[in-house]
Amino acid sequence: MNEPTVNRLLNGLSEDSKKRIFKYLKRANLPLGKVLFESGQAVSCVTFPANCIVSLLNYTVDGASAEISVVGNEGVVGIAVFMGGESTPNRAVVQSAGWAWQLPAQILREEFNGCQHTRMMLLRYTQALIAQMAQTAICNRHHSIDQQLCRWLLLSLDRLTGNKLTMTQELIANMLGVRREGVTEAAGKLQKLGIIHYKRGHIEVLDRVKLLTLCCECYEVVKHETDRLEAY
Amino acid sequence: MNEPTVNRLLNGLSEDSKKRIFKYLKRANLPLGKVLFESGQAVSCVTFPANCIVSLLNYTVDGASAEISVVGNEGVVGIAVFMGGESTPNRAVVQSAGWAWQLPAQILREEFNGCQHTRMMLLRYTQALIAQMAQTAICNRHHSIDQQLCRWLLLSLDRLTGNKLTMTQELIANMLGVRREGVTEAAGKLQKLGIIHYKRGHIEVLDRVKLLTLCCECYEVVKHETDRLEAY
DNA sequence: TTGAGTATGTGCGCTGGCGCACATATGGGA
DNA sequence: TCCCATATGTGCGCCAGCGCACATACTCAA
Repeated sequence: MNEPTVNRLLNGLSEDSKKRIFKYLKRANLPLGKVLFESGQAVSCVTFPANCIVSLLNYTVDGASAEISVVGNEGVVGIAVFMGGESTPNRAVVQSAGWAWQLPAQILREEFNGCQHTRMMLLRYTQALIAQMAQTAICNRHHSIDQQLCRWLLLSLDRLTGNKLTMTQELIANMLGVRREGVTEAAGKLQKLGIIHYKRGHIEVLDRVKLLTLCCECYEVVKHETDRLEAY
Repeated sequence: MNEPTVNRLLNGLSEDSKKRIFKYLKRANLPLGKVLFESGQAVSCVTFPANCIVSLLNYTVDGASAEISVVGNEGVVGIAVFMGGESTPNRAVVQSAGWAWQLPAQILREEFNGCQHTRMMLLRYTQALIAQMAQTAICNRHHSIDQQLCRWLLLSLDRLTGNKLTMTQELIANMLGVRREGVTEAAGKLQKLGIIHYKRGHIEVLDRVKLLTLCCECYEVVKHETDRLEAY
């Protein structure tokens, strides 16, 4: 599928909006680790993931990091463009390689201001994103690495086709804001239970159901908020 | 001061907006601990704090909590009303008693859709709120209770007149999502250093400058985002 | 085929924060 | 005035996660 509508947010726009916007869309291949924007940097274009996943990360002054939310084909990266802040104090990094549609910030901004339906769609998505951030905050505080790894795997899986992801433990550790060794240990447990198969940067989820039972509720809460977007 | 304009967000609206909205505003006294809305509950009216502080809290299934952001007279409680979600998966609790202006959800929604300037103001505020949530998430992950207590005190202080707050250690612990004993210990250190004076539910901040030096950067980051709201 | 670079496994000792069990202090109401 | 609910202080033992130091194991390119 090579249509802009592979992104569900784009797909949900009115026909009028699509007519105005789609001609400005550019396809972009996004390799693993690509930084879409830096913390504090002005955002010149927004990104609508097709089959890739983008993480929004915050950093402390001494370099520690944590993922505050994750964006797949249900959403858009660069909400600051229409929220009016110009920039955000976080970094957007490609967590799973793939491609996406990109749109000049100005085009989206105009459509946002000019079309109530588009605005509604974007704000509803933003609301879900906020819910995800809030849940991530509490998950950070109260849940174990084991649980958080499960949450992270499930959230990633939902945004991919298939059950395989390309991702080193080192990178997962950065996302969760924990030590790499902690991820090794947690992943080892899951592997021993036959839930995942791990191999040098490639994870295959073998038993999604068991994964769910080991996960904290945070995944369900976030998923519920994301699913609400479909029911419009 | 008894004008709606004590709330800086209301104050920043256009004269036209004020004319349309202000007649619907109702003054409400908000006692400590008052719950403005529950997690998942529809929000029937929005609250513009005057001299009170409202915390947005998330909970885990087993009752553990964490504050994800705090709202004073720079903002509004109930963004779901214009973000389109109807409800949010978090609870809003009065953290510092005082009064606020309340407005029926429908009135704000209409103004949001009908007036671009109002919309811009509300979205810019929401953007700052998002930044605060993101910073809280990473502070939860990486910083000590000592540091977080300093951040919390400073954020509260900025939203109050004077340097005294009425707040038990138990409640602070709920906000930070830590044990009450942990707060006792952290507060004890600050007291010993002569930075605060503690007395059964009343805290007086004696040395704001020293408090800043003990705090993590998270306070400054959040403050910076909030301050940007003034420069319009 | 081999070596270098990268990814993962493992074993320490350390510490912050937890859960629990109390001791004490305080202040408002009967 | 006294009492009791509430707030705070303190001392355990415990453990998840950290920082560090390595020992492998895999993969790709020369």
